[in-house]
Amino acid sequence: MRARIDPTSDRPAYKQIADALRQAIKAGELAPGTRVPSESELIEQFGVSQGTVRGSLNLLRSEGLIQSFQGRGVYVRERPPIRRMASDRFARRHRDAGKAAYLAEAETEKVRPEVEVFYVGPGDLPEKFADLLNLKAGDKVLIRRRRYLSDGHPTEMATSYIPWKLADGTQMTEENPGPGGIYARLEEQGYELERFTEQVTARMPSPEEAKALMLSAGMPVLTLIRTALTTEGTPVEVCDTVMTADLYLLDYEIPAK
Amino acid sequence: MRARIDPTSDRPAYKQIADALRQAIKAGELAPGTRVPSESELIEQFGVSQGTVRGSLNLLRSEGLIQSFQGRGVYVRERPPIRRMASDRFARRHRDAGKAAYLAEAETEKVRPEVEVFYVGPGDLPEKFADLLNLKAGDKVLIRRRRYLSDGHPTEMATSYIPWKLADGTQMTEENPGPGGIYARLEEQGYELERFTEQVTARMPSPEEAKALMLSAGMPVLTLIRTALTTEGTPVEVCDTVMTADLYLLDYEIPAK
DNA sequence: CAGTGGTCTAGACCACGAC
DNA sequence: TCGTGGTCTAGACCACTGT
Repeated sequence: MRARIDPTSDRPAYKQIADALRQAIKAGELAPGTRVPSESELIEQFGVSQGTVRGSLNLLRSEGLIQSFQGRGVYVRERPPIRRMASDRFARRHRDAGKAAYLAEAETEKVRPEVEVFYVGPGDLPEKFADLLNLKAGDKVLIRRRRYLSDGHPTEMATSYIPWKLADGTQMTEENPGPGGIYARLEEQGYELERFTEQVTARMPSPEEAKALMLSAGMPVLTLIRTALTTEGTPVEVCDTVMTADLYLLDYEIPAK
Repeated sequence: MRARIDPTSDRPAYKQIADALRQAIKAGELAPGTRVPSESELIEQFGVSQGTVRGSLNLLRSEGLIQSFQGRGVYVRERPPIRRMASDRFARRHRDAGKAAYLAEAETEKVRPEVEVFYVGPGDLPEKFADLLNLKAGDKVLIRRRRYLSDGHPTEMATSYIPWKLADGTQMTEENPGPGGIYARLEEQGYELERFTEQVTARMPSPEEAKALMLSAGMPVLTLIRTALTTEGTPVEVCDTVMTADLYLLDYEIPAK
């Protein structure tokens, strides 16, 4: 980290400083969890003003390489352990054990799982899920909104939509849907599940999502919309999930036919 | 957009300005593709200095809501058409038509597909893929590195790794692997494919990736690592793909068993 | 050319955390 | 209390885009 700014270069100073820090991080000179030189040290080393140094740090923050804490300093971001989500985690054979998927998975990873239920009750179906559920926007559905945590850190927010007629009068409308989760309840009601579809993409979080998932600046989210379908091809649930991107690896298996 | 800054609020001015603009965007007052008020207009309207206004715009840019162009102005980001990637796009039944998956899909979406081949030839297997291919880091493999474009816009970078012994002397080592792509060539060699695994996650791009995919600031990438496995369970290819997040929706279908 | 965003300075004050 | 990052100002110059 003895780099200097090349004043003859067209590359702006703040990018040159970011380059130097990025290289030091990739080379391991600045290991994960290590403190990055303070703003005043960088100001002195590179002979620039605070605004310029902040430009560099903003850039690295948006790349997910560093994290800053007021009063403490700037640190190289640590890579947290990754949670693998198997595509068959909702298969019946796992469900029969009587455990909810999240709790069962967390157990094998030795983290303390928690589920916070924000809302369970009737509501209107948002338009974006109407087609998936074969209903109309505004139709009455059971909404189940909850947040998942591992060792106290939020990892995932999920909202389920279930046609009200299927949910009314069952344990699905309660906070705790019972052993095997809502899929077990649906099958008890005679809706035999045949398959799920999942639609995956990623984006930057809204400020509300960033707050709820305690995301530091520059961290994207993975979004997953899962639809549960019966043997008759009827959709019986749509679940909209938003996950901290760096905590999840989604695993899928596809036949080559 | 007549909002003012509340000087009694604890919320910093640049966040208040961002809030006002964000709300105007969500409410449709500032439609996608519309020009956002210029920095000098915002400076005047809110009575702050340029640095403060830039803070607001940086925030919105990192949320993916706006895009700025030097000399032209700041614009509300338009949502591009989404490319759906079916999980069975590499299934044999699609391959038999003799078309590469990307070209066939693009055709149905009425965009002009392009594939740029950056490198095809021997190379060393990177460590991160060694386990997936059942080989050791540094083993000789065929590397195929290319970039996909739709209507001239880069959408995806992909790098394939194939054990050299399987590829040597076949059309796989040439720029154009022939009808049906490398999977067709592998099956001709007697490696009957049974299934693929895909590992999906998302992150912020490296500066090189941002450049290659022409990503504007604040756009994350989806990453997909696909492994092709034969009926004997032998991995014969690993493909590492980096996609512009807002251009792709990955579709998966999962049996409920 | 005028107007736009992009970069940078020098200085100031604040909020927070550790000691 | 001191050092940290967070916010903000007022002003300057540059690079690019459109006319």
